[in-house]
Amino acid sequence: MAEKVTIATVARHAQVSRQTVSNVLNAPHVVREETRRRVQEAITALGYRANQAARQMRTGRSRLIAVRIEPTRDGINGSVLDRFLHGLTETADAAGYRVLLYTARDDGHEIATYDDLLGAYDLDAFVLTGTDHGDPRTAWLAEREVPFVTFGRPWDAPDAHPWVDVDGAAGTAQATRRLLDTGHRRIAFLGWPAGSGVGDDRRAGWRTTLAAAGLDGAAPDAATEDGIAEGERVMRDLLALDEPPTAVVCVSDSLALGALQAVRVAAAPVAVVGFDDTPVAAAVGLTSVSQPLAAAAARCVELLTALLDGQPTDPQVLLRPELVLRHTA
Amino acid sequence: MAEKVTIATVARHAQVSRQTVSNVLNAPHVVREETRRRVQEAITALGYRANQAARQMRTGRSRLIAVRIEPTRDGINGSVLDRFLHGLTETADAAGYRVLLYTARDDGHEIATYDDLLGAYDLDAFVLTGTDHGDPRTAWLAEREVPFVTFGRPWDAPDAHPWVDVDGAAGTAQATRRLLDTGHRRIAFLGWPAGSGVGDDRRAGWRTTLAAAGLDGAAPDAATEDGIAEGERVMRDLLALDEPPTAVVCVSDSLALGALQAVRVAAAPVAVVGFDDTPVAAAVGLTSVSQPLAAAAARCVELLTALLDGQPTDPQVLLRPELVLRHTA
DNA sequence: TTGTAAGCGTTATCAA
DNA sequence: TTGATAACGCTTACAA
Repeated sequence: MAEKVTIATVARHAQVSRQTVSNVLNAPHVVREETRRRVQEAITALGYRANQAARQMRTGRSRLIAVRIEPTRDGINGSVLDRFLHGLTETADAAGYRVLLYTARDDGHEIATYDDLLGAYDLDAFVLTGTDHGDPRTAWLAEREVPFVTFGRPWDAPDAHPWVDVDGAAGTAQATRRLLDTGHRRIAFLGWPAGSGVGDDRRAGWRTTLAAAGLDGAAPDAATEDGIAEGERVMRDLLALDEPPTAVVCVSDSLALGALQAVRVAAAPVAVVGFDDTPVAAAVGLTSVSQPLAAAAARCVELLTALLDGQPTDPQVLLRPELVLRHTA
Repeated sequence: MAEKVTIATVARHAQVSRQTVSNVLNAPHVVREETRRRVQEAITALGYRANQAARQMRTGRSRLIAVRIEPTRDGINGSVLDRFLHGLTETADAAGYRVLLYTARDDGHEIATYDDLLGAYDLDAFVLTGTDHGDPRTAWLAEREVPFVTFGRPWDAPDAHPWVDVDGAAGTAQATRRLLDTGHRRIAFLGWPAGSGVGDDRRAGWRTTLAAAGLDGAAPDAATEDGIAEGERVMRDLLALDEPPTAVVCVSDSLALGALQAVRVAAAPVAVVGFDDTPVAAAVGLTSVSQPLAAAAARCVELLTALLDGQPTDPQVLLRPELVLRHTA
């Protein structure tokens, strides 16, 4: 184990006081150019790195951001969190922050964990993935003035706190428009049961686009829990209708994959569009709406750093998804 | 923001010195029972939590473990890392450790990141997922006596450092035996190109089981890069053989999914077994070898805490996977 | 522009 | 069994 290099080591090496080294690090403009250079050289020569624990004790800031990692319910959708986490880690890194993971069984446990993390590690901020109507977690954090950003809108109060989200309605609208442009007229929607903000939003994009084309009356609107098997089952029902749809916009790649399966079994020429552009979609050639996850993660970090540095920023960011065309539509 | 509760607050509240509070926390046996109780009550009453930064400054230990998060190449296999991470976070939590994430472009960058994390955050240990032949990262860590565990064996030197792994050969052996038991005789293997430790190990389990049954000569052994499309393509070739296999053991769920696709298109009654038991496998009814990821993560944490506390432990852990029977075999 | 002194919350050492 | 004191490495306030 190499000897520990502290600010004192650097000071000795550069023939200055410890304070001057600290100034070079935290207020470079106040140090004479020549001194600054000499100190910088000593820093790189010795491989000095400021000790975060000591810094934190003085400043109260840890340069640590916490994110919850959820159990993967569905390997397909799980990859979304995976990619978001990766983007978050990368951009946080670039901004000088590190990402700390935590898990929680439920909202109550999660709040207890906040308390824990805040008390023990002086966490600078939290990133929550997804919020429900009347989320107790955001209320708790807001009350204590803990900086946080959610990836996902608070559907009941759009300006309650900073968030980054992807415009799901714009995504399904784009998908529906594409299907209209390629000649489809009976375009179904395969979604989740009404009540989830995300699901309703995506359904709305499909509905309004059809309505704008004067085609909303006849279009079947099916709903089921998420899953490949569920998608296949519901799609079979749709194909059995008197006037089956010629295309279907799905709320997720899982459902789309199921739908695709049903369509292939029935050998029906039905176009299918998924949502999330998961790697599985890419693998099977499924056309899908792609969420800009890396960008979303980057904007989360931007919002957070602005918040922490007290800079004013637009606290709500809505990103546009993009339709990735493949073989199925 | 609530007032900060420090050890001094607790000491005042319980009418003892700061040191006694510290003793209650770190050396309870040295404190008189009655005093201990009074201090404990003050701790819970005030919601006191030891400040890690201060503790770390004194002890040099951060109770932080770093894990690398990799970009998801394939959404299907990505979920493996996802589940491992979740397990790791949970068991680390229970052991009083937190998980810090980092990314790296390549081995060199990763080593620079070690240096960074070690210098800035005084990380206690690293968990590496996967090691190659002659991995420079493990060499770097070992040289500096930084505690670490890998999830995955170092194939060239089995006892070079502590690791946890899943016995892939046992998994494919079990799959092959199952196929033999259900009457199959021409059992192919669909794997990765030779040279990867993991892939070769899984292939070996299939080969030795067939050899033990005296059936190794005729069995086709196909190899390709990972991916659904690749699996489908190679399986098509296998089905076109003069004597096509009646069953196929695959090195991954991705390849198995592709194989399944080819089998269904050809309407051939061929059994398929995957590897990793990803949620997608569950969704489509694919029989697959399941890695005990939560257990693996837990053992990693166990090994690490033993290492950090200087307790002797068996430094290598090989876990048995389990064959999950579904519809395809 | 540079240096000195104090203190952040904890634990190790030593004395009571 | 308990308490006083110093020290960990850093930054902020202030003096030189």
